[in-house]
Amino acid sequence: MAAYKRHVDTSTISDLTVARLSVYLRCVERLLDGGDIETVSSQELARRFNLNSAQIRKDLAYFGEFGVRGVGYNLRDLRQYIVEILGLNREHRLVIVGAGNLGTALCHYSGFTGGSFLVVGVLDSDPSRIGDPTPSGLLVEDASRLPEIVRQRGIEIGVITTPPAAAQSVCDQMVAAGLRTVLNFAPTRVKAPDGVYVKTVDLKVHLEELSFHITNTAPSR
Amino acid sequence: MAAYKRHVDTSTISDLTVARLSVYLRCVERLLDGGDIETVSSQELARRFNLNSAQIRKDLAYFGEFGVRGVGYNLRDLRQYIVEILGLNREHRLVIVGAGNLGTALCHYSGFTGGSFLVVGVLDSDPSRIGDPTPSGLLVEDASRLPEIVRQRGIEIGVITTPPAAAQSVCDQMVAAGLRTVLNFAPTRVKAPDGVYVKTVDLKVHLEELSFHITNTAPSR
DNA sequence: GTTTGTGAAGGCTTTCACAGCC
DNA sequence: GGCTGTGAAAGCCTTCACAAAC
Repeated sequence: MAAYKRHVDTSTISDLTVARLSVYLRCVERLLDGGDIETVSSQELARRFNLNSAQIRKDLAYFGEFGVRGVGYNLRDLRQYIVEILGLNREHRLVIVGAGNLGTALCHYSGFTGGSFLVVGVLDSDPSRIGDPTPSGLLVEDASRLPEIVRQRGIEIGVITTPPAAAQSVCDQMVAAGLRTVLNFAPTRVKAPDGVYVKTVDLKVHLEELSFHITNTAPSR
Repeated sequence: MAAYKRHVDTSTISDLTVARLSVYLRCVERLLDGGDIETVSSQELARRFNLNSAQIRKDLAYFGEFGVRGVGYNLRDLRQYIVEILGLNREHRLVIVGAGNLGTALCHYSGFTGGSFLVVGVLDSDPSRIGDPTPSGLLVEDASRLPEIVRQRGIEIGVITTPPAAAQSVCDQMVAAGLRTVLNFAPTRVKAPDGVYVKTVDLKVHLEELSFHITNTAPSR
């Protein structure tokens, strides 16, 4: 298995391609779990998982020549390539700020924190919550301890699960504590200085998209 | 307040525009909560919430002329327009299938189910979970009762929070039960017939995007 | 025969920039 | 003066289609 193109200029890779690599990884893992095949073609991947084969090939080709013409992609190799591209071959530690409903659920939801991601802190500014156990066994800690916790536990990613009014302030505190990557579940946009990557995920947006489709699609005929 | 363009051909509206309308609604609501202003310009919205003013104007203009030149948009009117466009002026009932960690959290997470969305059923196929109370007070019911529950409770939206291996089968059962809109949180693509709108939201994709950025961005200089 | 990797084409989305209106 | 609504331009992304490789 050849190394992937480490010289690739990742600033030319679009976020859409990166998101799809993550999807491809999930697909490859499902096929490996099946255990019955060693190789897959882009067509077969596309057919099974509702994707576009040309796009799969193009996305992968940005990073190297992973396939064999006439054959396809070796599943185990492909998994390893994508793992390396996405930087999943080492642990990434998270701190969740906002020990409400969503924050406590995420801290032990395997679809969120499995694999190379590990939640090592759940913080809240509400004194009545501090010391509460979370489902994963961590105790809720005081949000004011964020800087020391980030430093001592080697945290790279901050996750915001506070109400929207607190999100900007929490993000600012994360940046001040040295975090450069933030995942914001609060339903509001937050601003951060250059060099800090903030990704906002608003779950209600998806429901409202569904509502739009229900409202603006003629009933099936 | 004039009615919005009800004649607009919604099939020409992109999903990206719809998703942004939902974001704009959240921004407008935050400004209304502030209580101190009645009107906002696209520039001011863009500045406050990290958006693009031309895009805001273009997105809104697909549906009507909501603004006043030289002034901007009236906040209360704009909220109402977006609510109508997205179909949020009536209740949409959801059923969640998969009473695990994420499913039970979502059923009373206000950022997910507040406003016009109401969870009226939480189902699971595991007999040991049936009858368990969820944080919102609903009891977990048997997934085999999906068809009758959808019919009797007037459910429009199915939410899949099962492990990936079960997702396709649950989606098929939702379609068979008459649902035409599905929100899939299982980390796998699912297929559905034409006329059924399935939206997949894979939370780990976002973490893996962050990992890519951490791995492929030079430390700040 | 099959399938990849990829230039070129096509389609879509964003941004610009300004006429028109307040 | 200010701001919207919108064609046109620019930029981006996806899809096509085929030479090259097996």
